[in-house]
Amino acid sequence: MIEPTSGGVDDESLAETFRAVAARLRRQTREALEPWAVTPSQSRALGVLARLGEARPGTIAEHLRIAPRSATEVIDDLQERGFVTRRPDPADRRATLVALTEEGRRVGTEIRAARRAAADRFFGHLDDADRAELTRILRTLRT
Amino acid sequence: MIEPTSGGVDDESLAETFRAVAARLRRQTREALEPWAVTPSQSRALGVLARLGEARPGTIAEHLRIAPRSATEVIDDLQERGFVTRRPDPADRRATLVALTEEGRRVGTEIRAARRAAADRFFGHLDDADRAELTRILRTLRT
DNA sequence: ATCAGATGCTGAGGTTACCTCTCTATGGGG
DNA sequence: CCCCATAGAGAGGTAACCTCAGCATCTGAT
Repeated sequence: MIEPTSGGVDDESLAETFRAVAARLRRQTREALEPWAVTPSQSRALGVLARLGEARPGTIAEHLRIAPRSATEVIDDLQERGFVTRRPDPADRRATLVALTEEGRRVGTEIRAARRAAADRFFGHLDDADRAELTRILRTLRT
Repeated sequence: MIEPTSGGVDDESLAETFRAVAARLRRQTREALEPWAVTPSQSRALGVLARLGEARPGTIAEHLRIAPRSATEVIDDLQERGFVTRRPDPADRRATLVALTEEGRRVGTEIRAARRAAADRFFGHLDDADRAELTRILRTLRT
């Protein structure tokens, strides 16, 4: 494992700094999810399903901001682990409806808590004002 | 290609927003580099070499904040394209010294300009104060 | 009613950017 | 001079995406 804080070396540009922070966040998130052996993508999809209830892969893809084909993949993984089920959409026979299983809901809740804790740890170095500033600025960049 | 601004759907947490923005930045950077058919990693390594001059893979890895083995890979790619050369370190026969070729230097300069332009476009929606705020906050998170 | 074109999903296959584990060749301190 | 540390690279793996193609189905215009 690479030392996350092996630092000492710094690069300059805003974009570069952004990448570095994002990478650190990604690593920490992955670690936080280890106890459930769930990937970050999967956890994000669980979150979307918890908010949406039953949803089509295409809708999930939109919420995750990924290509529909990529959502299929994430859903495959979640289904393999028994966290979601697929059933044909009665209203449109091309479509599929994805829903959380009981376990998916349970694990999803646990995972959300863990992710929240990890995020708090990560952004915890910031005071409230800075966190608010950062949120505001990021939202304008999210488009 | 997925619509970068297919938005309309939003997620909430700071961490999630951060991921979304980082992904957008990544995509845009990749696009900006297309004319040279260079990956972001490669361009970052070219940048490091431009700053450091001749350097060992291990040093490059540190600056890129990646594992040494991963640096080897990036250097392999750059060497294949004729942007860098490897030569044994006369001071330590275990080590290798990586240096930019003439073309590597030239292309690296072009690429840096393109990356800067892309970053300006990306962060251009922010006024100077926000850009400064963001930079400051990110630096505290970079560790 | 019908039929062209849009839409929903997934199979197949690819890319980027990392990682760990292991091996070999050296270097350096005691 | 021996043992351990270090430098780099081979082998093999993973996550998270992507595109392109293909099939089933829906829908709106004629």
